[in-house]
Amino acid sequence: MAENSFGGEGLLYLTDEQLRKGIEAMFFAYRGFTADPDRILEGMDYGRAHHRAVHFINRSPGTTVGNLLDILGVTKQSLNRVLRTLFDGGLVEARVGKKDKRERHLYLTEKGRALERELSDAQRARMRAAYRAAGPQAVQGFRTVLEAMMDPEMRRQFQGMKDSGQ
Amino acid sequence: MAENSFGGEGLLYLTDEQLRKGIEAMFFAYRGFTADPDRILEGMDYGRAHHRAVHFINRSPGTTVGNLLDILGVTKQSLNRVLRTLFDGGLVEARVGKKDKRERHLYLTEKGRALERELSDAQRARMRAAYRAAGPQAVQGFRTVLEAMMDPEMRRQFQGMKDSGQ
DNA sequence: TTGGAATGTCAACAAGGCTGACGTAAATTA
DNA sequence: TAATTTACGTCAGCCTTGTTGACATTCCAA
Repeated sequence: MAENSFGGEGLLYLTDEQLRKGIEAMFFAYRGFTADPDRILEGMDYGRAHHRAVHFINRSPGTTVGNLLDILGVTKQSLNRVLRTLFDGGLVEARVGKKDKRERHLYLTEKGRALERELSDAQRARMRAAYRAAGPQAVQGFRTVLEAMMDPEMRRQFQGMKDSGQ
Repeated sequence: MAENSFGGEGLLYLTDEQLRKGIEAMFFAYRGFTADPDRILEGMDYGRAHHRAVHFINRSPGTTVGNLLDILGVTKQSLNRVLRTLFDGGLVEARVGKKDKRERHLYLTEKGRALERELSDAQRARMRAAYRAAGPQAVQGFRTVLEAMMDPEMRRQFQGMKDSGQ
């Protein structure tokens, strides 16, 4: 797909300067990406880490603590602190596994779903606006590049979650 | 550009499900984006915050502390802690402004440039690989969507820096 | 029955954000 | 000229979210 000679338009997009622009675009865009949920969360007893946990529990109800550890890429101690406050706040509940009783399956409560909705509505609104402004072609490219930027393991995680959860 | 009816291919890319995929792609890709510099920095006395400062000083030599505050979006206390260690480590130097003596203009030393090069080489390598794999069309779309995702102020910052620095 | 897996937890620490308060020099303005 | 504002630095303390290390429990599986 990336045919070309050189000179004309060629590999212009691979110059150091263009790559630097891409790097900075990532930096600034990520700020926007997290800005709305952060705003909603400030003042609440939760933060970005809780948002992430709630997000992935919502998208894969019944997921286990171990699964979540793999996806979030943090230590169990760190995740545990987050989960504990979510339990205490009544946003998440854990059910002992039927098959394997060592596992804890995680579910959002109604309250948890409400917060998740609030956060993801805000985040989706920004994403939707960006998608709409950019158009379907651009969106396709956006997704392609992001996927190519992931670590292979993360890419597998991501692709594995393609359609539904679990 | 974003013409369409509905049904066929239509606005598929604006469904909540597609938007959620975009959100998760952002999340996982950003991890990859920061992974290489983070790896290089671990063990050194510097972290991600130092990387950011060094990056923007490199791209705009002579930039002032105030400029950097705007771009990085942190408090002066936070930035100051970072700059102090960069001064101490001999990576950055500050020169009193010629016109306005209240301002400090920031420059990388040779040592600072060396670290910057090491970090940005790694980050660019990943970006280059992703760009190459995705192709120029996709790269165009990637940049378009990212730009649309920024806060307006940040977008101005970003576009203002389009070509050179300062 | 025994080793390893899945989970929880205590303690201590580090990075990198934040607020508030205060100080100083230099520019600007009344 | 005097007062105010700007640009910057700094001290102190706090919060969130990440880390390591150590240890306990429960349960699956060979």
